[in-house]
Amino acid sequence: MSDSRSVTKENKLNAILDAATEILVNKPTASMNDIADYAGIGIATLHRYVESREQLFVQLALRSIKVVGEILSQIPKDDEHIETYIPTVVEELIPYGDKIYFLIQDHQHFCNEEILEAEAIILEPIREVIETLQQRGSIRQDMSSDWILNVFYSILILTWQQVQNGHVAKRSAAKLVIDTLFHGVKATGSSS
Amino acid sequence: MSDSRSVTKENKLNAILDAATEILVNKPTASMNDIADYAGIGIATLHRYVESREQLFVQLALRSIKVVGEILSQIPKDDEHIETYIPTVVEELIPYGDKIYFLIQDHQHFCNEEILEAEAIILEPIREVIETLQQRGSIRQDMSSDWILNVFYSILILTWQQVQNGHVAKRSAAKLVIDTLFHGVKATGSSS
DNA sequence: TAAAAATGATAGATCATTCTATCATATGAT
DNA sequence: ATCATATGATAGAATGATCTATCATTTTTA
Repeated sequence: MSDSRSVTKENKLNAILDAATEILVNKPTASMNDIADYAGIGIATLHRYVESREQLFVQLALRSIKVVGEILSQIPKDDEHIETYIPTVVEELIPYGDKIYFLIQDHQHFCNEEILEAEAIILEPIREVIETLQQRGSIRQDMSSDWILNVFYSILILTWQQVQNGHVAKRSAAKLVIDTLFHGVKATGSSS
Repeated sequence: MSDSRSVTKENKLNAILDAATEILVNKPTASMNDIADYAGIGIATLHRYVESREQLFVQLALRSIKVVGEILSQIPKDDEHIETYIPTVVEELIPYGDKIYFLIQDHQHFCNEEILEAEAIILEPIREVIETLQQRGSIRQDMSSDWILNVFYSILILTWQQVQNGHVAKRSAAKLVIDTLFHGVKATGSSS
């Protein structure tokens, strides 16, 4: 009883968060009223599910981070798969761009400690793989793993944005990210 | 008389815009009062120089864009220099990061048409150079010039940010941008 | 069906911010 | 010294947003 009730409550909360995500993608300045309207509920009900605007954003961020974390945890990192780890990460993450990228868009709302820490935790395994690949010699060692991670992240976000805009096709996005990140834009065989 | 007066007025306006830039870098949510305080003037005077908050941001953006435009216009684009054009652009632009990069930070305030258009105008010559280099065969032709321009821009912004954070040394920043953009992060000589 | 819980609409308290108005003071030119 | 102009401090109007409280209505549960 209290179980089934809390389950449906959680479902409804998720529906609200979904709606909030959707409208915030298109209108980052959407007010609580806008969000409630878009979710098809009253403002009062919105506040029954969400303590405050700030908490709403924290929940949105943490939920996105959780999704990413779950995706990442399912990608094998053992020796056999490590060379394809990053391409696989991109391939798996691209489809979720519309639900994630807007979170990073505005620095305004997402400088919360809780969020930044969670983000760092998410990115850490990727950084470790980068370091391993550096030691293996398949990624350059004359750049810090932090830098490479940041470049990777930047290109990924750019790609999400471009897919959103319709400037890049979703199915070619992953390849583009990896190709750009690994090989750069210089023509092959040309001298510097 | 009216000349010298308007000159000093313009100087004062510039000083105010400088102060606004500085505080907004550290605190993107700074209120008009914060900005006036930081500039060492009263809020009333601030409004005597600036019509509204929105106009302040427009002026900040247009001024930054103007600075960038002037820098770019002094970099030669002829055949002789075209291969070094992009490196030179980076080299020249890096020092101005602290005055520019925060403008792109928050999409919130800078989706103004006037600003986006001006930004596009600034970037256009760079895109043209990219296209020329593609035709010359020194930049890959299997990626659109738009994509390459966006990657370039993203990495540049990332670098400004990293310099700001102290994670990247200012003097090595330009080289890092170019190296990453052109060659990617894959170790040289390794097979895919 | 009857009780309990959830919802929506509304009004409004609270708060922050932008911008204006006013006036006393300071600065600067002649 | 005098007059015009610029400035700062302050108060406050106007606006917009968040969040709460209330109550009638709907939905769910037993």
